[in-house]
Amino acid sequence: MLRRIEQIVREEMNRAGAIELFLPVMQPRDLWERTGRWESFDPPLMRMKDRNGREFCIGPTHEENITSLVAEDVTSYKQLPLTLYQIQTKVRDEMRPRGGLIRVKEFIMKDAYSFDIDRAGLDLSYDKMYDAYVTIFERIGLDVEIIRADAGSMGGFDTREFALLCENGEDTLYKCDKCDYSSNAECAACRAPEALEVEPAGKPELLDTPNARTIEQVTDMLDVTPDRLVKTLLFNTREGFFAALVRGDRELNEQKLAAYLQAGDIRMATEEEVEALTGAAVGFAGPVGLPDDVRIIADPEIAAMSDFITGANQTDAHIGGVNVGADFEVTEYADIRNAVDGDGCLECAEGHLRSYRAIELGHIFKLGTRYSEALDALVQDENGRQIPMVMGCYGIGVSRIISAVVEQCHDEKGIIWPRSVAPFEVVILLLDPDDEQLAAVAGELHDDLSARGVRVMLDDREERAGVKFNDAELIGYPLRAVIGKRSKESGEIELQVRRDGRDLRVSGAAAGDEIEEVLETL
RNA sequence: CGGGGCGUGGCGCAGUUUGGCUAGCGCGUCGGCUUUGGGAGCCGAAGGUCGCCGGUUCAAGUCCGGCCGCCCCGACCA
Repeated sequence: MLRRIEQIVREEMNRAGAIELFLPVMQPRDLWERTGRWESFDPPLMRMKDRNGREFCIGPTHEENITSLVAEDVTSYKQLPLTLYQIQTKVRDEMRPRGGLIRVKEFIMKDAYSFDIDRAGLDLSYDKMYDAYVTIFERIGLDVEIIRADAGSMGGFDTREFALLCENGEDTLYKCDKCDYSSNAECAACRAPEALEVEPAGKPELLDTPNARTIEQVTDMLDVTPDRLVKTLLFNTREGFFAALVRGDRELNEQKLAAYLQAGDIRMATEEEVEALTGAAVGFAGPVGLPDDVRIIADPEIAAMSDFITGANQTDAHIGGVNVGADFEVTEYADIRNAVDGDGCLECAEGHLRSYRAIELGHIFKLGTRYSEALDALVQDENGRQIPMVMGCYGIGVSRIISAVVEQCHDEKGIIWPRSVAPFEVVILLLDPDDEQLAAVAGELHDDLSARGVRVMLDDREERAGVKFNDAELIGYPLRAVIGKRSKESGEIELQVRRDGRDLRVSGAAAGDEIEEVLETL
């Protein structure tokens, strides 16, 4: 079954012009230092030392490795475009593995990497992989969603995820109920309300909120709902401090924020920094009265709020009746919060976003020159100049597909393997294995089908009929052929399609042809 | 890393609160007879260092201390 999936992936990669290879599992620290990922990729990086104390990681992905390999062997634009791939076990020290085979520390992945002379070439290579992915999932029989996604620690742009909607998935995505917008939750864009909810009325007033540091504590103490609050999150970057404002019941999305700022490393201010900046203990920060050089980035939703409550920059106090403009100025507005179910769709301005659980099966990225520059993967162009190759990378979670197929293809009786990946397409249930005549019929059918290239299993165990029927359904053979006493009387073999329960009777002599025909429809 | 739960025949569990003498149950396994087209029935049998180490006690699966392993939830949100 795993091999079937691998084979489909391999065939489509080859068809798309990619070349298979096999990269080292152990990768030296030095290589990862050069791209800065020894540190930045840290949580999932599985590190180890050899007997001499030299440090390695066990490959969680192979951008570094492939880029340094290609850097050595490819020197001219004439050798491009080039797409290489491998199917290999990856190791990631996940914080918490979960979900059976869905999120584990060790998994099989197909990873491909493209190298081009320029952006236009990358776009072509990327489109080929995109099409190959569509074909792969079609052939397997999985109904995947193609969604926008964040590039995360891989870096890159124009990334797309291939995801299967599934209640047991580890991922959340949003789809618009009107247009075809769909996105991973980590970067789903949402439309802000346009008008003020209420005309501002109040003047700011200081509220006594001893020890109320969290939204929950403040709302309990003041007896208000969290959407009346604005929370102020302070960050530190190379360019200085800034404040991020979101409504009290929303979650800030750091990936969106980092993407908006085009800053790789933002981090929340430390306790000491918050105290120095606000003059108050942590938990009472607010936008009113912050130092002028602190940029204030607010979610657009804030613009639609009036007379809200924020931290007072005073320990044990908040301010109510606050309004943008009257009491402080927002430096800039940006979509920096997590989308929630029911948010307006930014794409079509009419629809609303709905959330779904999903399993991420594939992810494709345009990387640009991030890795080729860091690792000196240069080629000469037509004019003899040394330029970095333009890269893309493309992954499929091969072992995870097994879970995905079972999630999508099952009923209360068990698995229903799609024929494309089924370990066996047909099971022959020989109900009376002691009957020599029937056993001979079953044996001949088995040999006939095998000779035709059909993957067939013969169940001639000494079990009762009920056991065999139930096992066949649990295991999920796409097609079942029954040979028993009734066959003896009628000369017929009974076929049943697992997927829809369709029954067929065929004469023993024609069984091979008939089975092939039925399989063609599955 | 923080929180919760669990470790008892091959598998799934009960028993632990309130210590008590042969540690039970279901499934599976083995043998016999019957049954034989939708997970068989009856009879009989085998199989357990109760995660590990130490302590309390006349007596420990049960109480106390330490350790190990597995599972689940959460994780900088002011």
